[in-house]
Amino acid sequence: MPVCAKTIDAEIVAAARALVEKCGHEEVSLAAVATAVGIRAPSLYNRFADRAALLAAIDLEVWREVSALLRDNAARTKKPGAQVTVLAHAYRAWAKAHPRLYAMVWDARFDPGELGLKARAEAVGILQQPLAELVGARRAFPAARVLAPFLHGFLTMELAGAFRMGPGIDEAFAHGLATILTGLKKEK
Amino acid sequence: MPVCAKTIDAEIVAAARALVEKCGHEEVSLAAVATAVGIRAPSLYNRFADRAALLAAIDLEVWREVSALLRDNAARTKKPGAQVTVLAHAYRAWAKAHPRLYAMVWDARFDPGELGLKARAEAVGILQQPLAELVGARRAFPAARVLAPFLHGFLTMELAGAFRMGPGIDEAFAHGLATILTGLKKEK
DNA sequence: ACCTGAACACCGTTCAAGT
DNA sequence: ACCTGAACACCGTTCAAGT
Repeated sequence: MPVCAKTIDAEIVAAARALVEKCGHEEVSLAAVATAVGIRAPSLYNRFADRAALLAAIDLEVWREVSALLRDNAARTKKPGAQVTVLAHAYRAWAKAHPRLYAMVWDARFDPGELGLKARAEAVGILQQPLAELVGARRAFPAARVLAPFLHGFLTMELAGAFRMGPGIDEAFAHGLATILTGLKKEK
Repeated sequence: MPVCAKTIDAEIVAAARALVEKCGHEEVSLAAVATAVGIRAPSLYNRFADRAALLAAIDLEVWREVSALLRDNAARTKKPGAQVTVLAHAYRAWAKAHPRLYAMVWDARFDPGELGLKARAEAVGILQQPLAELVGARRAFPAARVLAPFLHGFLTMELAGAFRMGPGIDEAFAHGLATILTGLKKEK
């Protein structure tokens, strides 16, 4: 089939992503990805160096999507304090809607390349802007380094079922957020 | 070899754990574990239902070890505020000393059984005691649900290299801890 | 009872052979 | 240039055969 190279690249990534969303990245075989786009597994090596490179392409797509989502939500509110809260809830909502993808991009044995690290840093940077208006530009970077770990840690634990015992997960999340914002403001 | 069943169980778990520490749990094959204890892979099925069960045994051992570590460190200081800080630093030190094990026990696609969840909850519970003296018994549980996610999130991000850009990781950790404790106290 | 080799159904990856 | 079947070296797991 005479298909443009770019197109089929995107097709493969999309198919692989869909499989990851359904089964988790560990369960996705190259054979499954290949048949999903109507080719055989060895042909994938014409487009991607190996399995890791294919997963890295998904990873990049995910972080671009998350960054765009955060930007959209940041534009929705004006008040700095409310903005941070809105971003936090949007991030959590995305993770809960795509738990397998979220697990993949934070998998420890998954090495994001230079690009992946930059994409992650950009997402954190978006958090930094409303924080700057809240605690001052100088303190925004350290503040993001408090908030981002909490967000990620809470979500990992939630998705792993660590909060299964004890009620009120939504309340716990809101409470954690409020606690950290209080602490950040008090320190000013 | 006429070895007591309990002993050989422990031997297998120890060998598997050592391999996980060295290579990461994804790289560890049952064949490697078996030859490490002088048997063949199929024989492992006499002791463990499958690969997941063997990994779950390591998981349980790890959480017992972490709980013991936290208990030891809690006993070392009397002041509640200092105790929380000491526990947090001890937890981080353990994770950085055993990065592959830390990644394994928090792997999302790794399902801890009932026992595993209880072991995790116990470790969090040890954090709760010094927090109770700090913010009151009633607020200790929600407080632990703020602190534990931050600790875990920070470590995952640190081990994944997310803080590679920008200096002062130790300072960032101490700052995050201080911020959260400030926020928790202010809310009282 | 416990261990084993052989076998099964899978992997990711390579490559010579096709078009 | 791109795709393919066949092959390679691995997996986890099962099981009949040995002791």
